[in-house]
Amino acid sequence: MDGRFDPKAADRRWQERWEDERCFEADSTSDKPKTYVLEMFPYPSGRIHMGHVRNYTMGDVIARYRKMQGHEVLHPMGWDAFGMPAENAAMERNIHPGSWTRANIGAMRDQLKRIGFALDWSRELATCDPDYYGHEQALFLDLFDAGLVYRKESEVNWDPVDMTVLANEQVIDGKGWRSGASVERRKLNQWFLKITQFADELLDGLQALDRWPDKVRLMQENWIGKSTGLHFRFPLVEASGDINEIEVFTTRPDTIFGASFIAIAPGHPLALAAAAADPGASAFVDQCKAGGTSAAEIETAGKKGYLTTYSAKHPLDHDWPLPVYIANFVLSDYGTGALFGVPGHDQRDYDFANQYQLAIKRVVGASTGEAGKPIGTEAEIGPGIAVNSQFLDGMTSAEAASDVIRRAEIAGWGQGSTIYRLRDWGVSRQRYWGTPIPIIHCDTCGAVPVPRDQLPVLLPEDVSFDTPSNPLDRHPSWKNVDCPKCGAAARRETDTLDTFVNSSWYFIRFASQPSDRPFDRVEAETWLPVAQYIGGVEHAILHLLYARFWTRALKHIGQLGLDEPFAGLFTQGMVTHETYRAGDGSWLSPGEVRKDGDDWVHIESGHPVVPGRIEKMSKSRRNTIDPEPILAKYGADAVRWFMLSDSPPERDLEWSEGGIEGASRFVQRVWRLVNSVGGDAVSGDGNEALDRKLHRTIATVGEAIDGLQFNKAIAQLYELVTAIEKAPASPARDIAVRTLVLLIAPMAPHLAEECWDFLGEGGMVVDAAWPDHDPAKLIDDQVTLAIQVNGKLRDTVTAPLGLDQAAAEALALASEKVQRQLAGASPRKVIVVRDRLVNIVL
RNA sequence: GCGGACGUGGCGGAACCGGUAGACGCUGGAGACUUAAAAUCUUCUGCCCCAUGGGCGUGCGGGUUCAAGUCCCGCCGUCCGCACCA
Repeated sequence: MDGRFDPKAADRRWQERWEDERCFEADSTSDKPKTYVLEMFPYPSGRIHMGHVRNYTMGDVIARYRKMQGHEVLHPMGWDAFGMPAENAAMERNIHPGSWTRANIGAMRDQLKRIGFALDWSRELATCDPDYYGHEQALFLDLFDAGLVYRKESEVNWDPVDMTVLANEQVIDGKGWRSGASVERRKLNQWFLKITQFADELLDGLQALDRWPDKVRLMQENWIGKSTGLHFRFPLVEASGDINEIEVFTTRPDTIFGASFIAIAPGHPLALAAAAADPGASAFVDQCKAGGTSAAEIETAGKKGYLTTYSAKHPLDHDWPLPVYIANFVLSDYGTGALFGVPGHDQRDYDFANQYQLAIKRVVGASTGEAGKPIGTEAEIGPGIAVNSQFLDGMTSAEAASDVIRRAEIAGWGQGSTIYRLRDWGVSRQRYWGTPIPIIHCDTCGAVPVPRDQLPVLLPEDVSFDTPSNPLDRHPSWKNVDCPKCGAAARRETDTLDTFVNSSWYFIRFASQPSDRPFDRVEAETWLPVAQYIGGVEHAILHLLYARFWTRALKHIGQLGLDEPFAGLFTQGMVTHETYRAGDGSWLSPGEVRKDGDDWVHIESGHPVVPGRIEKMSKSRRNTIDPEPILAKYGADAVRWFMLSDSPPERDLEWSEGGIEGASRFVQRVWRLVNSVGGDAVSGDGNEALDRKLHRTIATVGEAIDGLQFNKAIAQLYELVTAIEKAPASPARDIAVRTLVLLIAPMAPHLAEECWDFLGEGGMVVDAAWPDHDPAKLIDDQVTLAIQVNGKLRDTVTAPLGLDQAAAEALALASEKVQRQLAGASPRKVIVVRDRLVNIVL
């Protein structure tokens, strides 16, 4: 055979064969060891982008490699298909979100198939299918029955123009991202999932996730934000209505005698009482509410307080009154929305005290001798020995803290407790394109679950998007139903579930999909937990925390016996590209510019172009490269190869023309090599060096794939190809070529099949076994010894393996270059590291 | 501010447990094949110098060691996450 490898024909041929022979359909009843490989499923935006290609290629390599190792592999794909872009498209183009979404899914499925991923398409699912969201409604009701779902009034970001709730991420500088209208804080009845009930479990569970990046575990730990300390109360000197005390939380009970003021949040009930009675307080509260919560605004606002007419009594000394301030830096939704200020040992309190001339008292010192030393220009935050603190004096901070907690509990003015930063998960969205919340509101019976036999609660098709606000709420008849309990006229919940609910259990449904229930426990547990989950680090908290919670909630209600859904997690880097700007500051796409010497010019106008930073491919920067034409030009394997080759997978990969060209060259090189097999093979002496290289490569490529170090695997394969090319024709060389085909198969599967077929091996590479390496062949009987003089390399010599100290020393001293360095002197000391080096010290 | 990661040629990056720094790829130079080009092959490619040799080199400054990209101390820089969290 001659000529070039034709990826277009080969890609098609093998993709069809794999599909016809159902190569990647996972058998839940198989006896083989089971491996579940999963990449985060995509939102069907309409087109696959390079980030998807990189993500799914990594997962595909693992899946194919495990399959070759004899595992039964589950590697599914589906669509995170609910969400706002579909509704936006509906509003802009007057098409139904469902038809827009399904068309996108169709297009993206074709694109994924074109890349030849080893996916089990028989298990494909889309979260917008009633067959999926109906089961989700059942699970929601199971959690509801277990008391893990509740309804509460809470503050939301309300866009008064679009008449909808916005997520925090959709509020930019206090304005709605689409409408540009100033976002209002509004109180709405919302459904919540009790994730806080699992806060401790979710925190402790992180310990066991040793195949997760430390970074992600740390982010989740911080997000959960566990603090232990003391909850206690300051009685008011004079009660305000029925408020007669202020409850605070502190992590430093040991500093209780350092208190100089009480600060309450602008939203605190006492602040509202003050505002009602005092115009000054009212104005201050309004001012705080108007101020934004962005970092910059907080920075510039500084610490401001308003001195109320109230004062509080210290719980350990009722003759010690403390002023009560309303302060802009106190968060109403953290702790109790009130705190006591200890300026000596908290920087924020110190700043506040300085501004309002409050006492700055030392209650912690390096030793008892420091009791009289004033606090300097900064608060002293660290632990030490309690001073100026009555019965606590002389104790360490830790001792003092537990002593205060003990006394508070005995005397009844406080109790030791733990608080979390984590909030319950608000899942209500005033949106159409989501899972309808299966609840019916009845005036007499309250919130009543939809009976199971009436699930799924389907989304109505006949909805209009010509005006903002929730189409479900506007629909003339959908929400009107009878109460399942009393039969009286009632109405459906018109909120839908947050899309993160959809992605909190899809990996379970992939593993098991009976039609009559969400999943079969036994079947699901044969696959779960996911052995290797791969996705972007942007989901480090939300999705990955919600999925962990959902899994534990299912365990809690006895539906699944699993603590953690994802045993291994890998967060891959982004695909980046240089950015370009025209003279007027507008962004230009890579296709619109051309390099002219060292400069860039706009092709059309010839104007100079300013190249900018290398950034994540994004529409707004116009630095995207569409995978489709690249696939058409170079074929799937070259694209896959490049996605894996240049950068370590956890780091960003810069797209480059040179990179894809290099990958394409490699594909052709392998094809030429395979075509050179056989012929006039010289029999006789096998190529020992090549054999060793081959076995070393089998070992290291396997290790590299196991460790998701694809770039290293690829470098080693390049080396092997070069070694084979240089080797004279021999049976050993032919074996090396055959083995090479197996080694590249996970990365370049179409090429591998084509080569396998050409070599007449029979069967397909997908069904072939991963080669074994012979440990004996990893060892060479010759080694290269480095010869150093005073730690500097002067020579290298070839020596037999295992040479002893004296012989190695003699060999080193025999070196002409060493003798020149010695210049007649004799070495003071000689250090020999067996089979590595000899260092002669003068 | 707090927490984390990182810093190696022209570029992306290798380097096990402290033991030959720069594997592999890209770019570039020279050559072969060709009427020519593409493709391919061979070969070189960290910097510097008084070049069969030598000096300097892993952000900067110190230290430990026979030996430091790797360990320790102190800086500088870049990126990411969280952010008035009581």
